[in-house]
Amino acid sequence: MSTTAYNRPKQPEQVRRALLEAAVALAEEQGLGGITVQAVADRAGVTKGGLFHHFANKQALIDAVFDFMLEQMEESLDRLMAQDEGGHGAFTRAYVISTFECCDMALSGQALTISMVTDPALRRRWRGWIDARLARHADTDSAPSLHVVRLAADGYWFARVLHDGDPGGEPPEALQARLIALTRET
Amino acid sequence: MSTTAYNRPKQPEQVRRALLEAAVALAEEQGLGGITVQAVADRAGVTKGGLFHHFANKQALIDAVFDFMLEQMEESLDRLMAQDEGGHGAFTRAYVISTFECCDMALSGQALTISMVTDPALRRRWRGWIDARLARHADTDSAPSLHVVRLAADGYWFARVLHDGDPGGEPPEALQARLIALTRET
DNA sequence: GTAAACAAACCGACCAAGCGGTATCTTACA
DNA sequence: TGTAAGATACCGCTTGGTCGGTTTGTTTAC
Repeated sequence: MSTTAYNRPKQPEQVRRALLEAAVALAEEQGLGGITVQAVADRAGVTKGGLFHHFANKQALIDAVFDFMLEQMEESLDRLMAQDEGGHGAFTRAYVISTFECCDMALSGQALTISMVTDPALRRRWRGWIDARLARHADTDSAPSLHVVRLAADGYWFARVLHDGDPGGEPPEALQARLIALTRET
Repeated sequence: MSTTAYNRPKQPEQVRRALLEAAVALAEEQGLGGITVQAVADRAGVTKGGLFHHFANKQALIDAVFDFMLEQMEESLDRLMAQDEGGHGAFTRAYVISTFECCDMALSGQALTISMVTDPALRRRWRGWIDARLARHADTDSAPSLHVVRLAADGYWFARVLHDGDPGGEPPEALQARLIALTRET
């Protein structure tokens, strides 16, 4: 009779995804503290019991969100590198563009990324991922000058998160072009 | 008889400072989650009631810690700028050195800084502070190329926090020298 | 000069709320 | 008819915060 989740068509994959997206949205709106099991469940239109059916505990939820993010970033980098001319700085250019793109995406999970700093486990996973990625491109992107460019991209991303999407300085396109140009210098 | 805070000489300023330092220390050791009212009070040798006598609520405590940090950073920048040769990029050089120094300081409150991202109010205050500071040095440090250098410094700082004090790439001294050199290019 | 009066510093016990998590029961679907 | 999806009710714990009382320090009145 009542339209509870009992008689709603059961689509677990869909609910699972709704939970992940709810977690990301909450993190972006209210920061890390906004991610409570209850709030995530509410937003996804499920009860707490329902959430715990999909995820063993809160940490498992967060880990899943993190996986979700890494996957997206991985795809983004691969796609951008395929479009690049290759050679010296190929990965760094993809990294820069990805960083700038990432800021506009709804599902980037910026606040979530910040949570890495809080959680040592996530920190280690991130480090493992980025190190592996860098090692793959050591032949083209190990130059210190390229490292500086990637650091600047990180700084820009951080500034944008910090300033609610409005970093100071020159317009994003100009800055991005500037960084890309730097990857082509000796 | 017992050395409670009752018979201890009353030095509210000192106790207040002890509370601030306790909060910073806890944040560095255990991350943001480590800052509980009880823990801060314990570490400062005061009870929870005593803490709430000095600060209206937890947020007031955190705000005060933030002020404390900004003051230190302000002093650091002033000191470094006094040592600089002046002219183009003077502020940016001080900013870079301060960023690198900051990482080694015990009272830098890295985890606290991260909490800015979580708290929108702190975020705005930070932005106000940095904007004012930049405006003061607009004549020497408004060049886009200097902006890139400052972003790289931010990126380095963030990487260091993320990787538990061990960022990848070349040694810190070399990177710092590289960034300083960039402030002197056309 | 001293004693009363007042305010500031601080304690310690307590509370309500919210947290993550569990156990048990219903419903839907294959 | 069994199993996965989900609801509901509950538990133990921690948290931020309150409140009345106690001690110390300072001011005021005589």
